Amino acid sequence: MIAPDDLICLKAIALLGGLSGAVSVSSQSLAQELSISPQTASRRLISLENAHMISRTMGGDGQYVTITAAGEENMRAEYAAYRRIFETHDRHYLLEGELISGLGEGRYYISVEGYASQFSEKLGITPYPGTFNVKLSPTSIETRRKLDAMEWTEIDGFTDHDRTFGGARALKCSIGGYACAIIIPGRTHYPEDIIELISAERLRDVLGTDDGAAVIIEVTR
Amino acid sequence: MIAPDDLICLKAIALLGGLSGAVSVSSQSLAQELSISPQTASRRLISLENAHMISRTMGGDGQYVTITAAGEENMRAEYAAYRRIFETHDRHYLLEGELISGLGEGRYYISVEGYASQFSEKLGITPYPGTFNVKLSPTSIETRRKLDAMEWTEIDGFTDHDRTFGGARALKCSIGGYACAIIIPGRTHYPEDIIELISAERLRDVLGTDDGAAVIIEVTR
DNA sequence: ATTACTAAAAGACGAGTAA
DNA sequence: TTTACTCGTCTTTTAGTAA
Repeated sequence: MIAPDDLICLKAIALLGGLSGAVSVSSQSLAQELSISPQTASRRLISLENAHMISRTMGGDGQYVTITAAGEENMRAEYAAYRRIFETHDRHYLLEGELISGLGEGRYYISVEGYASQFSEKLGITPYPGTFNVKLSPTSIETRRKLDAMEWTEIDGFTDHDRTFGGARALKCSIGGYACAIIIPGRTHYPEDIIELISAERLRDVLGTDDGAAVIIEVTR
Repeated sequence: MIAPDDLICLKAIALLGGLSGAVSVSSQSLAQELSISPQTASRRLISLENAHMISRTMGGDGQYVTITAAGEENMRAEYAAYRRIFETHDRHYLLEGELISGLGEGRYYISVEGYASQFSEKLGITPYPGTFNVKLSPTSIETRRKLDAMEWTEIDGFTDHDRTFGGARALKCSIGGYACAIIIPGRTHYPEDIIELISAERLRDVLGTDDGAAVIIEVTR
């Protein structure tokens, strides 16, 4: 295994073009690039050479460095790791929390025709009149924040009988394979550790869960 | 900037799925993964947490770790760097060396009809009867080795007038924008610091170079 | 089993220096 | 200017230990 410090140094050389051919490098230029002292940069180059990751030819004012096949292999392994990270885990999130009771407000809002019709049209879910509330575990709150980067379905606000109903956003997901959707009210500053879900049937019945039960919400795509 | 050691640790967590949600990790499991002591692994986690790269919830037997948005940003930056490395520098090589005189053997072989016709057909180069020999700089020898992974054009061996002519392989390239090709005899153990090139015209004339002159060979694609 | 502290050992760092 | 050595210092590591 290559030391992390050496790896970063090798990466810097690769970025300069060290994979394509000889690259002009000096201890000082490398040092600046990596925010280390020229002495340490020199040591890194020596270390990489000893590990057969690079090949060097010294010149009067600097040196020419090329990344060897072994060095390239290391770089490719890193590249492959990052591709694995972002190509398989990307856009697939798991939120973990526990089922809690809501304030009953959800039930009211979902029954309002102006919302229900949009859920049906835009999400394909004709919602059971009630919400399934999950209190997220502390680490899942971090994951929840990442969901903001996904494509949410806009639920428009409207006015009905002189009452104004605000907009919201929704994100399809599933619990135990059963389709549902996260609903987040538009403007209101909702507590970020609580998630409100809607679904075609009463989720408590479908899943057979009660208050305090552990719940895992899957968001894909 | 994140320390190289922490970065590697963060990468390991990402590989376990830390970007998608909470991941069960213990100092010991991480230690094994990274070939460090559990104490150091513990310190890395603390360090990453202090840098707001991960979020943790402690359990009796281990801990649940999630990579935060800031941590993900760091991972993406790394990923982007590696993509830059392999998507722009991939399959584009520069060999540097100096022009030397050959033994005159090249001139003979190239004149042999069995070879000349293949150069013309397979490479699109009707060669000037003579080779352009380059002695590679030490660092370029490393780059030359990488060329072995590219797609070479096979030049078949044949028999003519009871004489056997061996096969060879060729790789199109250019010098100063002028098209030529590297020729490497098949079986013979050719010195690896010397490259023999053919071209439609006499390269020494086209380039106006003489023995000892620095030459840069570009191999693309 | 865990985490994370303390303290001794190991290792890395950068200033100075020579070539 | 370079590279790379030595040397003193400081950081990091790991073993041991407690919770």
